[in-house]
Amino acid sequence: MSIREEKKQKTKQAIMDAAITLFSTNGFENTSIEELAKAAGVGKGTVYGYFQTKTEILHAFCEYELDQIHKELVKQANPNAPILEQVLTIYMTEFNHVTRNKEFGRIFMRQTVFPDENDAQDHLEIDDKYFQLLFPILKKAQDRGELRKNIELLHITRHFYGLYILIMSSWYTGRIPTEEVSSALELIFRQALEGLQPHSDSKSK
Amino acid sequence: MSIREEKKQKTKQAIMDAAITLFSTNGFENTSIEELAKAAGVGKGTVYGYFQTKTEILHAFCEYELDQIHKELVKQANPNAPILEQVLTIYMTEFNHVTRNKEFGRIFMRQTVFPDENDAQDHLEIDDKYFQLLFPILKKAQDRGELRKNIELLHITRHFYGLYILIMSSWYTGRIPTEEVSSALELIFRQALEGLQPHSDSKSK
DNA sequence: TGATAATTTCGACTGCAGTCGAGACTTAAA
DNA sequence: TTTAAGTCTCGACTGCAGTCGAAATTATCA
Repeated sequence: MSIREEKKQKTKQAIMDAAITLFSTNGFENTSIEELAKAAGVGKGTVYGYFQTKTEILHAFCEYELDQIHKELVKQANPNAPILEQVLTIYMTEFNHVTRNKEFGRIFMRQTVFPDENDAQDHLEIDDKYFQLLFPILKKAQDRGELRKNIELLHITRHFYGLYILIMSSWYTGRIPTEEVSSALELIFRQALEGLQPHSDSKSK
Repeated sequence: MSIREEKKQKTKQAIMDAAITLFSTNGFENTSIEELAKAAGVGKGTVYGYFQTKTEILHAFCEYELDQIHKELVKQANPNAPILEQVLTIYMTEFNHVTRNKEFGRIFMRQTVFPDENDAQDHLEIDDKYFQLLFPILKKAQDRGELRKNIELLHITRHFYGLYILIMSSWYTGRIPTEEVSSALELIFRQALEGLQPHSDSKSK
């Protein structure tokens, strides 16, 4: 690797590291780019050579975090557990990660759900990753007869996602305390499922 | 009314009017407070005498708009229509209003769902108004047997609200085009209802 | 190795949200 | 009508996100 590329690598990492530290310690809004630049040992303009906007720095870390979460999920997943259990596990794992840095999670959710015009594109990718995780799980559940066959999987993922956003929103606005998030999510997913699973009196399994 | 109060009234209205015009014409982000102040014929500082932040100006108009929407809804409501129809009417009316000023609606939704720490309180009121509108409708539907009796009304309102947020988000991020919002909403509400209404083979009405 | 081209770095600069205190206007009381 | 207290108005000022072009660093090739 050339000197140039090596330096770039290092600089970018230094900026990322500084960002993670400062955002976590002082919050996103309370961290100025100038401050961040100084902490990373570079000039302000340099930061903008690596990231186009302040939120983009957040996104970079978000993507990394989400990757971690997804990897973890894929590992610990139990593809034969009831669908409710699996879906709950997925979202609660995500929630627990977000919990560790509330500030961070709020901005991430906000940008994902109602992004600025400029960076609306970024998030389509993230969503893709989410759908790709959920699809096989739902497919299996459908095969097992836990979910109706006459509903598109995409609509089911959306349904769950919508309810997750709702609960997150309630949490961020203080309507649901942290310790009740799990039960609230379970309750509303259960509600959703009663409609998603086939109506039949022959509840075999 | 004293001269002073009269003046204040007028000034506030002038700011509001200028805001509505400029935000609608040039968008929220592209309108500076200085510009707004000039259009209203006052100094910059004066604007901040009436509103604490730029978003608060938006909120003032939002509240007004929502009031209009709610009044309209209460009038045109048909309390005996099927629950799906009623709920769809409510949200589509809201959506249509938002459509008229997309910019505006996006920021409103965003602030409502994932607000800044500072103005998290504001929105609890708005939500209350929403719940008070939905409650009697759902209660009636429950009495008619269209909704299960063993689910708290609050959870039902939340369920619908979550799905509405999801659809709005999909619209804002361009995943659902305007002309499909109505059918997407209907589809997902139908999904939700199949679980919300009692399971029974005696589908009388 | 030296000279030129390509890339990267930097901080002074622009534009805007929000603050603040000096001064203008309004009210109340004599 | 005068004056003192209370209230409102204003724009200069602060702080920060993001831009830009001049200077420094690295690559390329004779």
